[in-house]
Amino acid sequence: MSTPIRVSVDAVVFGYEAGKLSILLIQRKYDPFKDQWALPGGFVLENESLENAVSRELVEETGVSINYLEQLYTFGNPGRDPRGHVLSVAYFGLIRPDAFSLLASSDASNAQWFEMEALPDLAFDHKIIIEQAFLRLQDKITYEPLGFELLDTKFAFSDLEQLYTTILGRAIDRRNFRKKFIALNVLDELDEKTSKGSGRPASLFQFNEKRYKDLKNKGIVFEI
Amino acid sequence: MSTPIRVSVDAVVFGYEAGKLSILLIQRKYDPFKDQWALPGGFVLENESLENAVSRELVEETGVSINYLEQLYTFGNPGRDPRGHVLSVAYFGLIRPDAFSLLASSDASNAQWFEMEALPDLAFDHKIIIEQAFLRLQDKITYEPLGFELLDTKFAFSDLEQLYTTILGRAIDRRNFRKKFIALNVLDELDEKTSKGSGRPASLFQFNEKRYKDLKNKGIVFEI
DNA sequence: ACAAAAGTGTTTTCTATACACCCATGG
DNA sequence: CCATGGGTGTATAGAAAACACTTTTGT
Repeated sequence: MSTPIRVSVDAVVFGYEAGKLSILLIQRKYDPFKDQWALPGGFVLENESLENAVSRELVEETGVSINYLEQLYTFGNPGRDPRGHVLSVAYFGLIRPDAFSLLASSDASNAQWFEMEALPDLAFDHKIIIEQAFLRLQDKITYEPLGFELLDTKFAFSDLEQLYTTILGRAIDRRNFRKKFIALNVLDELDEKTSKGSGRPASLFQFNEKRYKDLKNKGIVFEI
Repeated sequence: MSTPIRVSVDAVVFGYEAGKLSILLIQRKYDPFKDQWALPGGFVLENESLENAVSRELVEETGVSINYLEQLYTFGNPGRDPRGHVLSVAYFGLIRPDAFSLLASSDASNAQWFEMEALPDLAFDHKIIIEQAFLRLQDKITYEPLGFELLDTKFAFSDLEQLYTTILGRAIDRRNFRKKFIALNVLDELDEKTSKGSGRPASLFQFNEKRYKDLKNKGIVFEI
């Protein structure tokens, strides 16, 4: 009954910087799809958990280490990999691109951020995987205050607002947005302000993880 | 790079009858977990799609044929199967228990419906899989008019209401519930009434699949 | 006539949305 | 004093929730 199906994992890692949403890709060094860009990932080792496999591959191939990767979907169509029947369990995660420096281009690895609007051709069915991950991100950000994963620890409200605008692809009313987030009570206003830049300095805020977890445990939901 | 991980699929099939939510289980004929109850499922064949595998196993083991099975989650912890590293892609589906007669108990198979509140001990991590599937069902039923999959073609409003009450585990205001569903405009009232039973006869309704699909395509959502 | 379930409207409360002006700073 | 972005409140509309009596049938 044993099947020679191979199991791989792939990671869709989103980053955000300067108003742009990006995805972390690696350039394949070997066939199939030699030299093409692809999602970081690889085969799961025997007796290795899926979560471990995806974190491990991500570190090996890109140098990026993420604690939270969420399972997205399992792609199992025969034919999605020219080498044979290879199943891929896809994960998605969020990170601040400047939190890690990518592995330098080498014989083994070449990792790079690509803006969502300027993705290269992708190996396998990775374009479809990314599309699904993006839909999940859009959906998820409306009912869970992610986005803190994508911003600096201290951020201005306008940063948060622009992040939402970018991901959702539509304008947001500044006043209502702020009201909702403040009502959620998971942001702590700091005594600091932004300094550089023109215009009035903005108060900096910080995400209060503890209060968010409490909220989540009580089953309280929000929606932007 | 190839791994000897084996890939299986499991199906969590919910049924509903006489106010009770049930799950379709099979009794294992061989080790491991011989004689214990488990979810229908089995190994994916080489070059077989996951969807095909899960439908096929379901028919083989229970006689039940479902057109719509939705991918739930992939369970891949090493140790979840005593035979070695076996990954399971879990699916969930809905059906009217009386739409199929289960395969008779035989040497190869023994399928049976179990009420959710009276599940037996389960093989592998199947209890956890069922819990996740149930949460998904509860979530899903609030924003998609499933439930038609679980009811007879013709049903009274009180049937629909009781289904929701059962799955959500809480009371529902009859008037508001009816208002919302009627506003959705996916139910056709028939010229028929229930006959047997005490009390005033109820009008029978039918789900209008076409109008629901139109709604869905337009991106219109509802929430009970 | 009574028991049992079906059917029905209105009021209130809350939440979402729309909308425009003043404030603080740097140059 | 002007340009730039930050910060704030209110009014309206729509949706959700709360709530109880009448109708139809079988016995």
